[in-house]
Amino acid sequence: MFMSTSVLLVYMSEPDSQRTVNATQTSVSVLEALAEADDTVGVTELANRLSIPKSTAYKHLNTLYEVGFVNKTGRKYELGLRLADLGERARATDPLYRTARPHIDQLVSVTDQPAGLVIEHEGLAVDLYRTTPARQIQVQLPNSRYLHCSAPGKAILASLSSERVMEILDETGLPQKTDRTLSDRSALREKLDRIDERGIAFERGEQRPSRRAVAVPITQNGSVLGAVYVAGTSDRLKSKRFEEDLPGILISTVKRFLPDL
Amino acid sequence: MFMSTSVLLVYMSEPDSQRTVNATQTSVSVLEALAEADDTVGVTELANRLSIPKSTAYKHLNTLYEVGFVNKTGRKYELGLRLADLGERARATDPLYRTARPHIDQLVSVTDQPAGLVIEHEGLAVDLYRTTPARQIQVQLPNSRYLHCSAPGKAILASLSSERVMEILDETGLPQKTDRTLSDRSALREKLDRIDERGIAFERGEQRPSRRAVAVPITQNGSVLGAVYVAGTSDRLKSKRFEEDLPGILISTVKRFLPDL
DNA sequence: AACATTGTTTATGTGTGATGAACGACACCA
DNA sequence: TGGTGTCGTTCATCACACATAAACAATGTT
Repeated sequence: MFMSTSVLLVYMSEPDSQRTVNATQTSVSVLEALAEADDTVGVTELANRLSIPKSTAYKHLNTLYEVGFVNKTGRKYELGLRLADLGERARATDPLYRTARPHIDQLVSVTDQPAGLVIEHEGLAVDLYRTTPARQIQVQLPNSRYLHCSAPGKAILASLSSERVMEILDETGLPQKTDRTLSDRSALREKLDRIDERGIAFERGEQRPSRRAVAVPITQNGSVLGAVYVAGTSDRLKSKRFEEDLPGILISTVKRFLPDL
Repeated sequence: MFMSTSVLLVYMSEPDSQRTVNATQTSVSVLEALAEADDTVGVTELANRLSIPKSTAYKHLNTLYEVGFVNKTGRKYELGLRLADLGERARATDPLYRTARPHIDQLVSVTDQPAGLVIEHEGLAVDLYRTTPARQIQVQLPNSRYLHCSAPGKAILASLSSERVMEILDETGLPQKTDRTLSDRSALREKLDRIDERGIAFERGEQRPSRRAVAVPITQNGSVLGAVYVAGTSDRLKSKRFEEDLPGILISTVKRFLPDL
């Protein structure tokens, strides 16, 4: 007849609360929420998304604002440019970024399409580098962080062991971003096997309705380091160009810089 | 007879300790310390630099590691690649970055030298974008965050009001990075005036002995948005090329994209 | 002008971050 | 092999600062 009125908050899933700073984690989750948002967000909206009190959200946003990690225009927040600085420094020494980057730039000028480099971190995608053709006007929307619904994500998943893939899916789940998203595990597994055979992953409106992409994994003696992709709208990426030309270009691009790693 | 035995901790210098999260601030300062370090650092070393206990440094590093904000190789830490992801997203919508970037890329291919885009935030430099020639082998060392000792920093300072410059110098000081660093205010002020006249700032070993750079401010109806720079070693950047050619190229580059802002 | 919705501030207790000291893991050298 | 120094990790403790709800102010909306 009870369990009283209060809910039993079981924080026990994270046993090492002794070795981590909780406040920092929530600040980071604030940043992540801002990163996922396609637009600027206010205090209340962000608090709702994270299921934390308004006052908490406010305090963290304010703190992050003062250090330049978030930007405030009026009463709306977005990621701050200090992060771009830190990001530049972070990848400056990364060997994969350093060798792959010029080839990705070349890829962009050859295909006249946005392209980028993605790696995996704890089951989620990390955009290491992204770029667009110079005259591209529209804003390039960021990749979803879920691996199962993007071309580079699937390319990476396909190069991992089945066990690791299951682990990742257990952790992250398979959110259905669009009606084309593969949210069934066995269907995904089958796709991944085909990707692994060909060495090419396609994305057809699986994370955004009108977006398409092609990606190839970067593998070095058995393990996958990341994936290179070319993206675009479905009206520009179709038929032979999408199915054959871009895959060929991508494969040869990766083949070209792989020895340098 | 009282105020008891305890010390009155006067945190009052930061009056808004009610509106900010202390733990987040220290986590951020950990990131900043890692950013400033030219190499990977261990727990003890970082604790010393920040004058905080080892155990505190450990806990923050561990927290930041678990969220991918720092990287751990053995027992050494450095900035993590998640920051590159967030940085990409942060600047993706920034108008200055979006318009300036292709021109900076072109600048690199024309000059065959590293180049970048810097903005100012709370009196310190923020590297919004940096890039190097494709075949460049050596790692590009990051700019100092202090404005007074770098070409882009001085270009920005020169475009600010004297009062604002004084404010900044009061906050940040004028650390002497090398023996050529201008650490005297009046000498700096004089330099800034000359920079403002010509619209060009030079850097001759003021933040690193062998480094040189040229920078021009990006100004729009009176206010400065940032600065574009070209950098290199003193043996490659000298005489006419350094004194005249690069300045000319930089000025025309900025002039070219300024109307687009 | 009444209302709804947002951001900001305040007051409170309790969890937790900061801390120093103890512990363990290594490396180096005698 | 044992000794010494240095490092990272864990532990125990306590003040206090984070998280929270609720009140307040500032918006925007009807």
